[in-house]
Amino acid sequence: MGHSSTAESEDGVLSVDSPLSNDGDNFGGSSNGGVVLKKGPWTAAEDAILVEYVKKHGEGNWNAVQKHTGLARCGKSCRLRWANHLRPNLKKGAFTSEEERIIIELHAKMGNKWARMAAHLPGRTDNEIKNYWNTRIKRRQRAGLSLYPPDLCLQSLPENQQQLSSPRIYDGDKACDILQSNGYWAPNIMFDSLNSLRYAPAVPGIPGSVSMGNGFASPHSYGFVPQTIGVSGQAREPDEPMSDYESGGINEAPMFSRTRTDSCVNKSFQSFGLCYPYDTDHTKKLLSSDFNPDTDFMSDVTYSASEHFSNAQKSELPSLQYQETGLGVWDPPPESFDSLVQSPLSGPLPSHCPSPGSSGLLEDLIYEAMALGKSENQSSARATSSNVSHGEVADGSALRTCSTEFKGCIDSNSPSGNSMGSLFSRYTPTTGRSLEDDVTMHHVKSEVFDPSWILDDESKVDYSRPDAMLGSCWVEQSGPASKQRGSTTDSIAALLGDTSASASTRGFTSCSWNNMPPVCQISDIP
DNA sequence: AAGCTCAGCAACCGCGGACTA
DNA sequence: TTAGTCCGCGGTTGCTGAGCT
Repeated sequence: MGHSSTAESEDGVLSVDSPLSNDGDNFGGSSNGGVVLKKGPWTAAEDAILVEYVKKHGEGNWNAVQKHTGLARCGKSCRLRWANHLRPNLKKGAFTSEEERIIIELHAKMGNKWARMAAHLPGRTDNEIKNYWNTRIKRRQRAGLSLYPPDLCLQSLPENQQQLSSPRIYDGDKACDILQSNGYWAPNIMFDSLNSLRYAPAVPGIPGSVSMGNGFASPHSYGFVPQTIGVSGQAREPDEPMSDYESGGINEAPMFSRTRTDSCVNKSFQSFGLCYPYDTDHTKKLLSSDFNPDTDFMSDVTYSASEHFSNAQKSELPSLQYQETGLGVWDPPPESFDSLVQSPLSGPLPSHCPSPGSSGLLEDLIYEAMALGKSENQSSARATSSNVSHGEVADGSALRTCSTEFKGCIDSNSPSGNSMGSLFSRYTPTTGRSLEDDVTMHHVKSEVFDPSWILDDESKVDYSRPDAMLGSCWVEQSGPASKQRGSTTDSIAALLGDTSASASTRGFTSCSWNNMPPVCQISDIP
């Protein structure tokens, strides 16, 4: 169609003499060999020209398109148009639940590697995925929800620890490569000294408390929005498909511990905002040689409620709840969480356990909870303080003896003891039923954000009570409690908008305490 | 009905890696 | 080895339509 470079201003497209000019890039210019290149939306005629060209010459050599066809489009634009709209086998329409699930997993695994993610989603383009994700981010930010299902964050911890054994994490590879090496993000040096703590509780009766603390309180937690903490597997991602994994399944074990673990710190972190499990830039920093996991993570982490959104909005995976000074020091903001949570405990601590107060935001909470819980049930501490292995925990006998809800917060079955892979494996449909099916299969109660919680005096919390410990996210199959929060959850549902179901009916499902989490690797992901 | 807001999407832009001469 | 070119990727922008006031 012999496109004149001067006859393309119809259809609302940019005029050929648009001020948008060549930026010097061979692709991006508005002129090419004297031909003024067009910008803006493509017309059907242009599409036809491009399709015809590709049929004849195949993909690639995009700069030649203009030369061969006269199409007043730069090669870059042609490639984009072809890749995103014209190439065959493109899948149009909304993402399916399965696709959404995959995207979430892949993003947790890869970060913003849209093209690579697209490779896992036949018929989908990187642009589509990127747009989807960005939309999702916005939506979840507005809702004050985590970018990832809480499980993704929490359960990554063991994976992180596993990575520590890999030299690659220090070898200067790109963070994403490192992360991909085992299927998950994880700036995990912080866990270096914690490897042995995974099942050797820093606090008697609190297996994994330290790592859990890191998971939450360190920049590596990249957490979650607190309101979703503790709802792992229960709290429905408002804009995500319900899955076996997320629904947790009534009898699905791994969720429970996370639920309580999260719950322990949930409310204390509710104002912290979004955090993300993976941040390339920060990961690199964290991987730097001068990074001190002991100090940087545990002391300099800040939990700025005033910053999290800006961070999240700006960066790919904002994730970090700390701010970086010009000197590369992570400075706590004035509203550091330390101001909210006073170190509740005194007395000697395990040498390998960061002391409350100094590190320890999460630890503080744990300690406090521990102290309170301990007073109620000493056996809990004894039972869980045993140096149990992953498999041993499966026995659950000890855990079962621990009736205090506190135990759940620090249960070795907690997310910190759950692998990312297990999470993903649970995400991965194994039953064949749709994600939506799961919504109906489980009576669930959504986690909701209760702003008042964070304002509560810590002393008001009765840690001996599960509902106190868990706050709004305490699992409730049915009953008055679930109704209590109905209005809030409904409002959340309304906020989320994209769900057909009320938040009240989504997100939460009770989980067995003592079931053992399956452990598998993220490599399960296609 | 008009105006406003916002989510979703398409496209642009700049950067950087790969390749080649 | 270096410079030039091609191409892909990721971030960002701007348009459009739907929903709300």
